Amino acid sequence: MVKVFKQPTDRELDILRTLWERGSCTVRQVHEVMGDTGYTTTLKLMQIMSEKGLVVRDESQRTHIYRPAEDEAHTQGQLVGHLIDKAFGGSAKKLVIQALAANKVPADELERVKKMLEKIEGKEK
Amino acid sequence: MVKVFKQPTDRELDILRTLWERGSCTVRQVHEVMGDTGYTTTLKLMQIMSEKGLVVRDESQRTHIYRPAEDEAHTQGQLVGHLIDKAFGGSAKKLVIQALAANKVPADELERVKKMLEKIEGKEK
DNA sequence: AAAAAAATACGAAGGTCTTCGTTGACAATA
DNA sequence: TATTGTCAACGAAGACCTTCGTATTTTTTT
Repeated sequence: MVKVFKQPTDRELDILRTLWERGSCTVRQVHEVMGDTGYTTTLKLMQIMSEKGLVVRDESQRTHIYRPAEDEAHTQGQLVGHLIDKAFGGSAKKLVIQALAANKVPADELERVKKMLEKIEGKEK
Repeated sequence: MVKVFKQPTDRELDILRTLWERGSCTVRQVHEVMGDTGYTTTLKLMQIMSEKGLVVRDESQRTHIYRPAEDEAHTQGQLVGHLIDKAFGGSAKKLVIQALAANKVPADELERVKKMLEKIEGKEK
């Protein structure tokens, strides 16, 4: 009976971003932020997210209220960890360098961060 | 006729990692690295990746040779960019901080990087 | 030459994701 | 009260993903 981390899909993240920002929302509130998506689509997504345990639903009123089940940083951490595993062969350093480089961080700063991470990665082993 | 970036799935990344590391491979070589997966499963995945343009296949010999279509850094860049959009509301800074924090980077170093990124993000706007 | 092994191709099953139409309950308004 | 609007529930369709069994061809081994 291990609690398995259900990786949110892209669509689910669209919803979670709104929930993280506003704390709690009705389906309609989320729906209004979601560009094209039809109302029932948003509803269905949120219902499924509730089944999955990605969000918590208060059904005490006719209009249900949804909250994120995990806080933003926690979920982001798991997603980053997953990407590091799948795309960067487990090296967080590579991911950070990649993200920094794409952000036009000056070469000398980049080198500094790289050195720092190498020192830390060395300690882990 | 726009070239659309086909996001590799997790399974496809398992294969790409091997291809990036070795440059080019037969199905069997990849298969041997892929834990449990049956041979025909690996084959099928690679065939589909070829259709999608994720890999390039040399069919001049009976035993086909596969190469990655895009280099590692390029694909990694797109994946990180996608994650930044979907999970970090577009802020590369947040992602970097998140990844550094999970790596037990000392608080003062973290603060330094944060400041640096803020300066840069400021310039972008 | 016959048998075994290795390779590709194909199709189909079972699963998940996303979308939407429809229904039925309840609420607000004319 | 009758109509109109709002909401949750449900089911089903279509797309994609992963897996694997089977068939066919070619190569290697005996």
